[in-house]
Amino acid sequence: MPELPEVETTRRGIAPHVEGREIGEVIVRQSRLRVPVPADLGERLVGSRIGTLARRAKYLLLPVSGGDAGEATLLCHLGMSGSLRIVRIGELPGKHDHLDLVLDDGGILRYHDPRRFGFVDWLAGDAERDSRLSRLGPEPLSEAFDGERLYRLSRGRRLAVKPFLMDNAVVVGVGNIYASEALFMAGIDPRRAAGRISLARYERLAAAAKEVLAAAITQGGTTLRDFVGGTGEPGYFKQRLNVYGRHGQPCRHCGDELRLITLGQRASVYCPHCQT
DNA sequence: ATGCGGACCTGTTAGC
DNA sequence: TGCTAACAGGTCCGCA
Repeated sequence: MPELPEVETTRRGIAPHVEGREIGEVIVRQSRLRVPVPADLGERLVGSRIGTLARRAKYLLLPVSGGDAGEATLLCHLGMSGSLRIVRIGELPGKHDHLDLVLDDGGILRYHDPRRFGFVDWLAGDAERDSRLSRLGPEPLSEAFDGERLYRLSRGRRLAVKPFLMDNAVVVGVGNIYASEALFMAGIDPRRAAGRISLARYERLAAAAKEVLAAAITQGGTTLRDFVGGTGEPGYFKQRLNVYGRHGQPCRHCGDELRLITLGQRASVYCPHCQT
């Protein structure tokens, strides 16, 4: 399940193989993704050249220029089961390999997504003006995200702190896993009303979110080669998780049993002793 | 404005 | 053992 660290890992993994390449052919096998693949994607892309890959939140942006459409951006989201990898031309597509960008050096950028929660969309002109990007909060690893921001935006809000932290207008890229882990690291009960948490605690929470995301990106680097080589699933960050997916098991700090609740329709695991 | 619930999709897991 | 139901996840939309 791609969270921000895996999207960043994907960007770093595919960038050297696609940047500067010209798109020779576009093959769409399944256009019914969460956002339908534009019917004329191939016409627009063939003959254009890929620029420098960027990531914003969990979106990947592939700038393209030349060809029929001038300057534009491919906006890609991996949803929860999507992946992008580089394969050699001639490698047969498997089930759920929905889209190929055939490059001019014999490589193919192949989009795979069993649950089809992701998408590949076309943005003409300035990508930043797209509504999916324009309302996003700051990147979690940027200086713009800190405890003071969490404190300021949460005043007066009764929403539980966990869904508050997962709100993309507050900070992007903190999904269920990392929100759970950051709250554990900061010792904050995920059910606590966001508006009733002190600045000092929010500073700990922001620091924890940065730490867990940065560590996972480093870990993602380990799976990078597997990923680009195009084989299996990443081993991911699982062995480092303290609470996510560990309900019923003992807290690594105090030994108490980790508890599972639902918050904002999301499974939330926390330690009733360490998180208050 | 805020917060909540539903929809999207299908492979995997839990439960009968 | 075989089946079905629940679950997982991010984002957007609609309603109170």
